Amino acid sequence: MENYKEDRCENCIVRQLNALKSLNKEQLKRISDSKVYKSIKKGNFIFEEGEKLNGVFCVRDGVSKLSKMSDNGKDTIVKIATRGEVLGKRSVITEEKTNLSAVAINDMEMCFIPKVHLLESINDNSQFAKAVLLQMANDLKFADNVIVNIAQKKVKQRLSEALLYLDKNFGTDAEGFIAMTLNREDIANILGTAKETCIRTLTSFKKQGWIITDGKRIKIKDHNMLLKFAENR
Amino acid sequence: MENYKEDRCENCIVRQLNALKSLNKEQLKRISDSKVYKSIKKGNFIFEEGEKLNGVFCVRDGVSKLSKMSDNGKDTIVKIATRGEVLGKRSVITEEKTNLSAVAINDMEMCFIPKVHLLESINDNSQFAKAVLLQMANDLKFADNVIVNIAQKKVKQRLSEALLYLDKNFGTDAEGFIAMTLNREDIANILGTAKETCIRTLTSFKKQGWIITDGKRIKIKDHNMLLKFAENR
DNA sequence: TAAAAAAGATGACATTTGTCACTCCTCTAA
DNA sequence: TTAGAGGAGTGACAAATGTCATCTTTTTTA
Repeated sequence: MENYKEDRCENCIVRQLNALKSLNKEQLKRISDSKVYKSIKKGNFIFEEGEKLNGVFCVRDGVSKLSKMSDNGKDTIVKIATRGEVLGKRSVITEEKTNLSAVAINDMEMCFIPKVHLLESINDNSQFAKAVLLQMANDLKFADNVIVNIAQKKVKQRLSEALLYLDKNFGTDAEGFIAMTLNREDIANILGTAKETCIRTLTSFKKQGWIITDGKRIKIKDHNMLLKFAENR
Repeated sequence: MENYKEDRCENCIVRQLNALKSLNKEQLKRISDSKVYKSIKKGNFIFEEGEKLNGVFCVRDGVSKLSKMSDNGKDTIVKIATRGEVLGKRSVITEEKTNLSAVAINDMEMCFIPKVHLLESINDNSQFAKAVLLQMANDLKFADNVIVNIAQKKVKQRLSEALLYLDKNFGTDAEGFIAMTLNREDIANILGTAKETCIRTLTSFKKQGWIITDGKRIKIKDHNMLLKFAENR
């Protein structure tokens, strides 16, 4: 694993993945000077719903789930955030408490960027503001699509879609299993269903020969079948 | 009804409700010169999913539903947009095709603003960019909350919530009925459920004495009971 | 203003999903 | 190495929601 602690934003590749690439040299320097390296272990909160954030977290390594707890004690995962994502930007921009919690799914390496510098850069640099705007617009589109999926599709369809998503976005390991391994409860929380329902649906996929599992790991055997499921009905 | 056709943006109150209030004089003048008044009758599309927009629509009067059709032939309403909302901004900013359709729920009066002027203003005026960003951030928060609600709450709870929302945001008529009258199918599409389920739930609310209906119109009799439902479980 | 169309309402039943209780397996820490 | 914890998996059943058919009421239009 690389050692991030000493890096400067100026040299950071992760920056290219997000709005920070639109900063000018001074702004970047200011942010680089003020940023704080943070490492968060698997399972720990990066921030918790209702917290007031003093800055954002630029993810350099690891994966986080953005979720919200309901009265019934169940979490819903709204988004999986990975390398390059800037966590907390929504609430920093609106200067509200966070609407979601962020939890590390595996060990994470991040840079904390104090909000003054972020807001300053938004105010001074409309290119940067626009870049942030674009990211937010994409998040919004994604969220709208999740709404429609949960509202109209069956668990079987949503699971197909989720597996294909994970497969496509995180790739596979040497044996062809989806590299991003989530536990069954997390998968259920992405689908917005109960853990048991999720497990049963996975089992039915296995029996049909569309997927193979090995512990937590899942391998897609028949992409087309899942695709058919995810799209059609 | 007021006559909007002759109005200048400079004098338009609606502007105060959205990001356009952050424009400077020149920018406002440019937009005002180029804007086109549009009137859309109840039931008609303002734009349709997948369409490429050449600009945005600033709503001056009337209400629109933003929705998306699924493979099963059902619409999901993602948002109700009213006076002051700027429709189409997401897809104009990302320069993508629209992700949602916008349909007039009642007769609408709007101003069409060509996208050049909007994008120009975002690029030149970071205050404006920030204002747009703030709106988008709020939309995102709202959407995330919808996801969690649909994923975890029962129809009964979601209906309670929706009725309280409509009551609060659109007020009531002289007799105390919710001013925003939607048909049962639209309500169902907001909840992400079937029309029949929606009707049955309304009927059960009626039987409990929590609401009264008169045709499409709905009057909340017991706000507290609905609130209890919406929040608790 | 009558006829036609659309929307509201309800019953009967099928399907999907949730809940609870339990077993089995795997990993970790003593 | 072994006990215990937590996650995976399953059965049985309950609850919620969807579907289809039908009837009534309201709204629209000729």
